[in-house]
Amino acid sequence: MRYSREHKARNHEKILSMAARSIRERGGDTSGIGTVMKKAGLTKGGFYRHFKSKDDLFVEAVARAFDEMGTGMLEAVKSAPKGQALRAIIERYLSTGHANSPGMGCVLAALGPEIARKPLSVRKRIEAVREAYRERLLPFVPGRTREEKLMKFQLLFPSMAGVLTSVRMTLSPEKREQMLTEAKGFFVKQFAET
Amino acid sequence: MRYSREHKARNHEKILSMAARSIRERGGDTSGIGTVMKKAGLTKGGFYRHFKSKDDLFVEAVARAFDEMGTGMLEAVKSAPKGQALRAIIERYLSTGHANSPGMGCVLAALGPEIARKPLSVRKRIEAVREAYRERLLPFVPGRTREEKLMKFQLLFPSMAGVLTSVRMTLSPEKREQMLTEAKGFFVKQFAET
DNA sequence: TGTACATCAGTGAACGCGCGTTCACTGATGTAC
DNA sequence: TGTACATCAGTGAACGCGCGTTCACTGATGTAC
Repeated sequence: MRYSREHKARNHEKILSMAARSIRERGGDTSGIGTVMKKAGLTKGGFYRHFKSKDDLFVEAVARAFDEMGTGMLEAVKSAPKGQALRAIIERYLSTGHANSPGMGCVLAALGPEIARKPLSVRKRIEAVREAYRERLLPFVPGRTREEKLMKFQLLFPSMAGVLTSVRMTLSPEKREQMLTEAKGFFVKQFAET
Repeated sequence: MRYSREHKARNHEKILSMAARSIRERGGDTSGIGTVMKKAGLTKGGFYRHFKSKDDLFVEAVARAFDEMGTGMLEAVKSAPKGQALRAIIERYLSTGHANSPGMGCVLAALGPEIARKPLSVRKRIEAVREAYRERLLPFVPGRTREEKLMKFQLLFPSMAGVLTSVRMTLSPEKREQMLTEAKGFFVKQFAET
């Protein structure tokens, strides 16, 4: 039977947020439509009333993930003392919590290589989304000009993503902690101190 | 019919090197046994005379990839002027060639997140392989003690991998180049200058 | 405001496809004597 | 050194399975008058 617009919007929302988590936890290929729909409380047949294809869901879910991630970073900024915004961002990014929760974390660290392999049309859409994410955080990156901020952003965030990925590959919790601490010290010193 | 030991060893070799390239180019899930075997000039039925399972091939191929990668880095060291070993490594790692050839490049940048999601048994074997790789390059990392070198290694290489992944996600060749140049400058300054 | 009809969100079954894996078979290679 | 036999690398077909996608169907919602 037919359902109301709000009902549909609610389900769309559910599918998207489940997918945003699932692709980051399992990877795009391993995260199936059936599983995501089931987690959203629906059957997989209904999927195509919401998305054109699996690739389409992938892009939308990545967009959602970037959005959640940006919001999380801005939260860190809000609860930081004056002038300590970037420091707070770095410390949150390189936290144990983030390392242990890929499903709620950075897209680059969870899906970077996979995105790089996607067809051009997908990569284009994701690049746009990534730029929007960057714009939200750019104000907190030091630099006299926009170009200078961009350069630093492009260095800092991908570098942290690489470290986070490396931490996630590491089995020993002690080593993970040590890597995170060391990296936090380094990036704060290089980017967040005057 | 049965084939000689050398014949088998040659084929094993072929499968492994094709797989090492294929997983880095397409990702482990997208790189099928059938395709790899065909590229090695064999049919997929014969696969199980060489490897226990697909996961087993994955680990062996990752090991091979780390090995190739280490050898490449040592080549860069050899053709570098005295005292410029790490600089040469950084410049080779962050080269356009490396960015454009994931199939022949860094495992972390091509498969990091995917490896982090693998079952424990797989991750254990890969961690050992990764440590062997690290040992080959550690001598060229500055630091008074081994611990100091380790810390720096764990910061430098994952960071570069993150930047490389980010570059591979970027569409515009000009931006890619700019990101690589900027990163080279930064990492050389931070790690390879006295 | 009420009525008639079109729309379409969601279900459940089915589709084709490619995947990892298994298996019977082949005949040259390797081994035991 | 030669012979008899077991081994096993590789083939090609088949298997079950899960996937993304399609489709006929239902009936409440939305729309046109």
